[in-house]
Amino acid sequence: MESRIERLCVERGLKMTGQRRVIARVLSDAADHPDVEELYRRASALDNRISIATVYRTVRLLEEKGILERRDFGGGRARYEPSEHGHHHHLIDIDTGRVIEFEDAEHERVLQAIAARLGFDLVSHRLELFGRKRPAGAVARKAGEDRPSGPSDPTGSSGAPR
Amino acid sequence: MESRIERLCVERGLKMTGQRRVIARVLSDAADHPDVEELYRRASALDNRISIATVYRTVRLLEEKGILERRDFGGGRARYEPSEHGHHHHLIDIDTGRVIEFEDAEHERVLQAIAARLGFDLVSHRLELFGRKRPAGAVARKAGEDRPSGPSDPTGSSGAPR
DNA sequence: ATATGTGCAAAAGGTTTGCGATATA
DNA sequence: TATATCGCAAACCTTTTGCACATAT
Repeated sequence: MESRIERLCVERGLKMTGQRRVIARVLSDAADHPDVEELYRRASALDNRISIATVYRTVRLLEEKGILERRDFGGGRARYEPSEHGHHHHLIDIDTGRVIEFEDAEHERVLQAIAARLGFDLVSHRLELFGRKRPAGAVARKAGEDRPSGPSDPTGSSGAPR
Repeated sequence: MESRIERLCVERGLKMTGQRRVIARVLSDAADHPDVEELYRRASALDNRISIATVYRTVRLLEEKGILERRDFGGGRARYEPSEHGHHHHLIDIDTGRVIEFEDAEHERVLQAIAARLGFDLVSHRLELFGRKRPAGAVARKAGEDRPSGPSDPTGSSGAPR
């Protein structure tokens, strides 16, 4: 049956090949932020007639079409997630590499204000938090999470382990 | 005379070679966020006995020592700036590639709160704004700026041109 | 004197691309 | 059938590394 991403592809007039259909399904089913290698692995499991070059080309195409968004969580490889996932950002657990999604309206307002103060219209922005799970007084978590793919901290900002 | 970065190197017990001294000077004089290629260019202008491998090694070493911070503004290459530059973030002009620094205390508080809500201690974070200069009602700018090195928007978040 | 740093060139790792073959609309 | 896509392998680009030589402490 037609996956959500496939439907979006058709809507934008993309030619649907077998490979593209498989990749669309993998993306539709992904609840995390896989990199190209991982997408290739999952797609190959469904249909082994897919080359990694096609995954690269497809992912790039879908990003241009606004269907996918590219993320950089450090580690040198791009990671992808479907757009229209709602507006959110990511908190990366520096010990496990797990990615937690969140959104925050106040934060968005603050950013708008900062840009305006500098004389700019805010076109887009990028925010990633790197944190360590608080040991004692636990607080409810209510966000999507990722399979870990290794700790990382591309900011080097302050005290994160390398 | 001894540059600021050189002094920091000595304090941390680094062996000061001629090459390292030159790179330290280039970094001390940099008011922007140069990538390795640019550092290599500037260092070579002062002393042509420097290889790009040494620049890579030095920049990595200084980052490990906490003297430099690595940044990723998109475009595939890492860019560097001295630490202790005060805590700040960057707004990238998507039309010109110019980088403008800013800081905002309220924003920091909001991030702390977000992490806490998710049950994490905030170790570090990364924030970049991508904006377009507002045409009419100009507002004072009071921040450092960069020589442009090409527009970029690694977020792909919303409407930024590619 | 000894541990470290350097230059060179090769290698690595992720991503892109040219080309002939193939499949979609 | 015309055109877009695919697979393969080579090319690319940034960054890292092995090795022999040079240098700071």
